[in-house]
Amino acid sequence: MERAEDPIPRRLQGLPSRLINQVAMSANRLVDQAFAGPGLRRYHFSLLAALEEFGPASQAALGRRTGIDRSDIVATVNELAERGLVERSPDPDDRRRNVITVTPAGVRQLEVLDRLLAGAQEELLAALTGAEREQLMGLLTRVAGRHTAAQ
Amino acid sequence: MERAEDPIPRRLQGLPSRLINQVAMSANRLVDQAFAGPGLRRYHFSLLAALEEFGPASQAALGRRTGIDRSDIVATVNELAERGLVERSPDPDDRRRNVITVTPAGVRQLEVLDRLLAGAQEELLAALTGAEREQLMGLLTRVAGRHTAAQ
DNA sequence: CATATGTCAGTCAAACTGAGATAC
DNA sequence: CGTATCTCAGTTTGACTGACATAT
Repeated sequence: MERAEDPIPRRLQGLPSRLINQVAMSANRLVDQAFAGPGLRRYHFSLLAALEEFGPASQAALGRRTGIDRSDIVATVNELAERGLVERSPDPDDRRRNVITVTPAGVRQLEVLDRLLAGAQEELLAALTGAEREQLMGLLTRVAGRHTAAQ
Repeated sequence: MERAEDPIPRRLQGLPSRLINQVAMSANRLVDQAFAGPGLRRYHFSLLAALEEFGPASQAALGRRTGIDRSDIVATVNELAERGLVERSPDPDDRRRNVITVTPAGVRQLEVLDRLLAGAQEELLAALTGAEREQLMGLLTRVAGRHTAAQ
């Protein structure tokens, strides 16, 4: 049994950008593991969430709402369509566009993902009280705001 | 000018794992931009930091100290050696090992990276006061602790 | 023998770029 | 015409896997 007791360089130890990356990696590991059961990824969840909330949409609109690049939307919609979770059909009003629609199976899958995701969030933040979680989210929101708003 | 006023799905909006990823992306963008001048990446900084602090080391030790995988250490050391920032020589005491040593040029480069990195951290956390930054780091440290300690 | 080390080849997800065809 | 949409092919980074030769 290898004790990984190796000391971390001071310069890396308290570095905010590094700490944030570590937490992001933990978060992604937990979420990815949770979604591995259904064999889906975060991109799939984002698209299903956008479709369920705002209804049928073009791929470009999905990209704007989820922050996923147009070119990645193509592959993600392909995968969802293969699994019967969404349907892709040409938009009669604008022949450049596809209309993507969630199927009933897609909605059911989304509900499963919801629960899996909630479990992952709970595990991620297990070390914090409710008040502390709010505090953390508030601080992160302000940090994120600076950089997504100002772009 | 496209106003990216598209609404974000509720399910994604307040999601802790997503918020953390957004901040991590901002952090990485800032750090990557800062390091782009010298043409280096975060892996290079991590290795230089470990070498400067703990002295010459084997590639395996560098991996343990920085959290970088052995196989990625190979390429990163190659790149640092090509730039004359480290030297790789066989370890006479253990012929499996290489001894990696920072050169004077490597130390000077590290000092430049230090300043660039500090600027990026400052930009990242610009929205927060000193006390709030401490609070944020404290909370993140506790969250990270749960998952890196327990594995 | 098992284990540690360095190396190589390759995978994976997310994010991103650039170009082209088509339609508005 | 310029712009929006969809698609394809490709890149980058960080993280990771599996295998192998060599040395301990």
